[in-house]
Amino acid sequence: MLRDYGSLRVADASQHLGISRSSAHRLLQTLVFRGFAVQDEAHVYLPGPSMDAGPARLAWTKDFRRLCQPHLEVLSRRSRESANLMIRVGRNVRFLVMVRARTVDATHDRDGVVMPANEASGGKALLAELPDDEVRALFGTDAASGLSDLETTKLMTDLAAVRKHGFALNVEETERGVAAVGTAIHDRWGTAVGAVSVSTRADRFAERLNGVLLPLLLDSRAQIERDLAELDLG
Amino acid sequence: MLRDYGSLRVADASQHLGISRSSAHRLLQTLVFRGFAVQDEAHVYLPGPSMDAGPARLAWTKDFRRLCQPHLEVLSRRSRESANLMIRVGRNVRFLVMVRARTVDATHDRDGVVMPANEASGGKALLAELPDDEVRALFGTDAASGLSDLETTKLMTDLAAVRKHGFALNVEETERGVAAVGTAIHDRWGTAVGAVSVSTRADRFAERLNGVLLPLLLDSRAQIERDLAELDLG
DNA sequence: GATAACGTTCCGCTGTGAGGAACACACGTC
DNA sequence: GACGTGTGTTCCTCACAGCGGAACGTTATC
Repeated sequence: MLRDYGSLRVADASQHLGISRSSAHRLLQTLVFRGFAVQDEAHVYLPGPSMDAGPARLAWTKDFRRLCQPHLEVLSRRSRESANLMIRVGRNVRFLVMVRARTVDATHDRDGVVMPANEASGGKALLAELPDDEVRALFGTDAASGLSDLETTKLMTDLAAVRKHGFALNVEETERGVAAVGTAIHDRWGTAVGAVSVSTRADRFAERLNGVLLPLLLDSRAQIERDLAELDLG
Repeated sequence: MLRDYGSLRVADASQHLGISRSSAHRLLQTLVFRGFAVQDEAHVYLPGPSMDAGPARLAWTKDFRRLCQPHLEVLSRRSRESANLMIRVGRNVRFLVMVRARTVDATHDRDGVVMPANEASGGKALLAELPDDEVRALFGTDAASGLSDLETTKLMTDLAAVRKHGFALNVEETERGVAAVGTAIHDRWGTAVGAVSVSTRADRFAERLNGVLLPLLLDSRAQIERDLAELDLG
């Protein structure tokens, strides 16, 4: 219904499906958690980023994921934070793996989630690999979901900084209280195929970034790129 | 997983999710039923048409559906067959309403399903509204899921017939033992906004088409178009 | 022809998800 | 301000949907 009607309220869903409002509410909340829905300020449910994402017709993702998984586990253990692997599909990034820091809370549950590429750290790292005009074309105001002028200029300055430093940041852009550093992974020919990122609580992010997180992240990237060059998925 | 990895076997799914093979099998079968997966000849699960379909950012679908629903119910009752309402989104059609003939079996369950537009009767009716070269562009072999040369020529001859007669047929193209007639619905300015179709068992299709189904279908279409012109959703 | 790995079917037990009840909040109306 | 009606949300309990073990069919490998 969300996909076909565009917007939905709890009462609508419960009526059309013939279920109670409490059930409709729970189901819609699950959709929000999984990224298939978002709620606007008036509690109305709208299609979320996961809904935009068609199948990634890229045969190598399965092997890519398997190759990276152990490196992410190492990265997560050493940094004591969460490590993520993602690829870009259009204007979104798709998380192939999420290794959570505390294995207690949600295991490798939420992998597969989709986020706007311009918000996630790894997404920015991947967008920075494209020339400016291509990025503009991607996020152009063609569809309803285009970026505002303000957002586009912010994105472009962000990307310039990423190209300069070699890594991208995300401080509470995707989720309150969560910050992340990400960097692109290249194959043997130098083209970006995906990105790694480390995400952590925003309050301890600044103090740990340069000393701990960044070195570990870049090392991880180097390790992955070495394996990738040897294996030759092509 | 299907979305991110492209293909999947029961054993893979059960392993990655940590569930039994029987559960994985059941879940995948549900995905097939809902159109999110299809199985190839080697039992491997691949992304289905529903996976290609992003949100229809068309605000009027909700009202369109509400406007058409009663007409479909009349059509279904008179013909004693199933009546369907669909819109085209890219190379797919999306069923907004499916009024089943026998109210006993699955009520208005399966609405929302997505099918290739070139196979469904209503889909052909909608494609026939486009000029030939635009259809070719839509189904061009750009992505992996392009049509074969044989399929394209079949489609083009089908569409020529549709333009000549004003309605489209689908005899066991989408589902074994099921046939359907469909026709496009136009707004007051003459542009096609959706399609109605009546589907029935293939064995009794030929004998009922000209005498019963087609008149009822065309009458239904006329009724809907009258309401549509009055209401002015624009 | 033996073994293994796979997809599929069946069925009984149990954990999950449905939904009623109650609450919080935002509106209109008198 | 009290009342009514429409919302979204939380909580708790009981029934039944869905899990998985067992068994079967098929294909591939040795």
